[in-house]
Amino acid sequence: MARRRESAEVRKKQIIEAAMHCFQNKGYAKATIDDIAGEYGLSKGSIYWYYPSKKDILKDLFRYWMDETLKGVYSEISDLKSARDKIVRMGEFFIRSLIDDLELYSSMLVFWGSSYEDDFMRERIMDLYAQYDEIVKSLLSQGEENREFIVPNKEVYCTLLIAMIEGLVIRHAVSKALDLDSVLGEVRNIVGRVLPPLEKG
Amino acid sequence: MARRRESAEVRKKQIIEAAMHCFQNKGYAKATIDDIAGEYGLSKGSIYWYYPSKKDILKDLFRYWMDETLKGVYSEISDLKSARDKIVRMGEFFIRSLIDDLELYSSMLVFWGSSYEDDFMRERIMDLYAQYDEIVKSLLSQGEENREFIVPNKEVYCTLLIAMIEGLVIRHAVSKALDLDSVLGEVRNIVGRVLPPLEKG
DNA sequence: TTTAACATACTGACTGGTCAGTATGTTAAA
DNA sequence: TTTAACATACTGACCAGTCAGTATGTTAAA
Repeated sequence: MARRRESAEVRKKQIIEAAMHCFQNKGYAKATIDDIAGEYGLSKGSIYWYYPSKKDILKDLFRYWMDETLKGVYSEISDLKSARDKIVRMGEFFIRSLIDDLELYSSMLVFWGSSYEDDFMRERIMDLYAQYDEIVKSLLSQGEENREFIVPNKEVYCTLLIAMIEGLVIRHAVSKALDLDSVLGEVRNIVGRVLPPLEKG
Repeated sequence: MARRRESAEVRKKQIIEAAMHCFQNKGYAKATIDDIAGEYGLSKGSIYWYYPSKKDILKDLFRYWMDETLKGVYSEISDLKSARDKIVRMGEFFIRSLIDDLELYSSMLVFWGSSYEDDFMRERIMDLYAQYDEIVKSLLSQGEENREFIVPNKEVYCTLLIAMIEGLVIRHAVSKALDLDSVLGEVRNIVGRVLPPLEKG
C-alpha cells in the first residue's frame, strides 16, 4: 500500500477531523474506527498507533473543540473596550462560527450526548460551562462598573445568555435550516434590549 | 416465573418509562433491551411483543415526550389573555417542568443525539421546532396586535426565545446544577426586557 | 359448568452480525 | 539495520433480534 508517512502532528489532526466528520454523520456509537481510518485512507492499526481507544479520540476532539472555541472568543473580544461591544461580538462570533464551520460547532451534540455514558466527558463539559460563566459574568460586572447597564441578577442573566447561544447552536446543528444572517443582524439589538443602556443623568 | 399479565396499555407505558430511565443513565446506544426489560422484571421477549425494534421504542418515547410537552404548554397558557403573560407563563412552565420532571425533559439529549443516525428522528424534531415556532410566533403577533410590545423581527425573536429555553434545558440536563428557582424568579423581568411594554401615548 | 379450542402474554436460550481492540506482518525512512 | 509508522488478519465480547415453547386468560359448544 502507498505509505504516505506523516508527522504525528499532521496525522493526529487528520484523525481528529476524520472523527469529527464521522461522528457528525453517524453519531459516536455508530461511527466505527474503520470509518475514521478510511476518511484519510488509513487503516485501523494506524489509528491505534496514535490513540489507545475510541473514547480517547472523542476526548481529544473535545479538547480541540474547546480550545478552538475559547481561543476564538478571547481573540474576538480582546481588542474591544466596552462590555456591551464584547457581549455583542461574542454572540456574533458564535453565529459566524456556526455559519463558517457548522461541522465543528455541531459537534456539541456528540459531546453532550456522550455525557450520559461517560463521567469524564460530563466533567469536561461542566468545565466548559464554568469557563463560559467566567467570561460572561466578568463582562456583566465590567459593564456595571463602566455604568453601561445594570443587571438585576448576574448569575441568571449569565446563564440565560449562554443558554441562548447554545440553544441556537443545537437547533442549527439539527435543522441546518436557520436563517443565521438574520439572527446576526439582530444581535446588537437584542443585547440592547436585555441590557438596556443607562440614562445619563 | 411469576407472570403478571397486564394490559397492553399498562405495559407500553411501563416500557416507555423504563426506556426513558435507561436512556438517561446509559444513552440510547449503551442501554440494552435487557436493561429496559429488567426495569419492570420483564424479559426481552415481552419487549418484542410490544415493539418491533429498539428504535421503535425510542420513536414512541419521543411521541410521548412531545405530546406531554405540547399538551402542557397549551393547557398552561390557554386561560391567559395577555400575550406577555402567555410568554412568561410558557417560560416558567418549562423551568418548572425541568424542576419537577428532570428525567422526562432531559430526554431531549437522547432524541437530539439520535438525529444523527436516524432521519425519521430528525424529521420529528424539525416537526417539534415547527410547532414551537407556531406557538411563539402567534404569541408575538398577538402581543403586537394588542399593542403590548413591538418586535423588530418576529422570526429572529421567536428563534431566540425558543433557543434560550432549549439551552437551559440542555445545560441543566447535563449539569443538574443550575439554580432554577432563581431563573424562575427572573422570567417576567427578562421577558419585560426583551419585549418592553409600549409607552401609552 | 365444564372443558376444548383458541388467543394473548409472556420466557429465555440461541444466533448471527458487528466492532473495539490486539497481534503480528511489512516497509519507508533515518 | 533498525525502528517508527503503518497495514492486515484475527479474536472475543456484546447485543439486537428470533423463536420454540409455556403460562394464562377467554369463549363457545356440549
